[in-house]
Amino acid sequence: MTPRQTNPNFVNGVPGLLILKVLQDGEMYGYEIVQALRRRAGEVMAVGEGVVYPVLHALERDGALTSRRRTVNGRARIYYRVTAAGSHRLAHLSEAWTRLAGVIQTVLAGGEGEPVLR
Amino acid sequence: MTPRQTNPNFVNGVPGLLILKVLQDGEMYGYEIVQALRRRAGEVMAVGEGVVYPVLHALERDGALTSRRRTVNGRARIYYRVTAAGSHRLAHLSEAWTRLAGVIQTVLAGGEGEPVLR
DNA sequence: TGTCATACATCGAACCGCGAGGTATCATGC
DNA sequence: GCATGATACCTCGCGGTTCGATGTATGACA
Repeated sequence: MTPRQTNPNFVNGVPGLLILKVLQDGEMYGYEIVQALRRRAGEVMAVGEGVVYPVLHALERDGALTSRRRTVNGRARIYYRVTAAGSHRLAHLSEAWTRLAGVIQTVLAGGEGEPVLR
Repeated sequence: MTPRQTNPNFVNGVPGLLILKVLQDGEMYGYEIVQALRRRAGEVMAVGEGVVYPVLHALERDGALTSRRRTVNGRARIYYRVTAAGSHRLAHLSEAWTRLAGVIQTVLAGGEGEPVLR
């Protein structure tokens, strides 16, 4: 549970980041999130149900999301909404990701030994 | 051993990618790589010895690297060099990373539901 | 009636990262 | 001569994540 203080969860936690992000645009239910991510990122990565549902539960447990049941066409759906805490978390994760991607990009781009900034 | 064929090792394998990259600029030994990565990326992520050495061994086992011992100042060093296979691997990993980072960036940037390209 | 899409869920295996800990040598200062 | 710190290698095992497989149930449609 303790989120490992050394690396900011290194490069993991991307599913959670993406889920928080799509939920930021408004309430969604699990299956819908799976579809949305498949549409937006499906060609590069697969974020299936086996990933989404557990992450959703974890985010809710952590207070980043709240949920409410709703029945539509006789089907029970669980809609999730980002809390204020979740919003902060998204901001942090997002910034962490950007920094990380930036550094990696720098290393990948740096032809020779020296750092880019002298 | 079978490298999980679904996601391109998802977001993991970044240490290996970075190590291959810095080695591309020329032969290096483990401790040196740790220092180099600390210098280039240390403020954002920590890639310590506990990561580097095992990855080095794995890369060599897979034929992406070759090694040779050399004693300098009475200290034994193991220098690693990227093989042709390692070079291909680097190219693939690098491209995979770029695509992944791009997609994630797109999702993070996309304010509203629709994909960026209509 | 069967099949497919919808919608939820969980389990276990595989995998990775990495701190902690261990060994040994050399240089430095005291 | 001795402690200390930098150099240089290494492995073990915990904790964490991911994800395919699998299961359940309903609605729609042919």
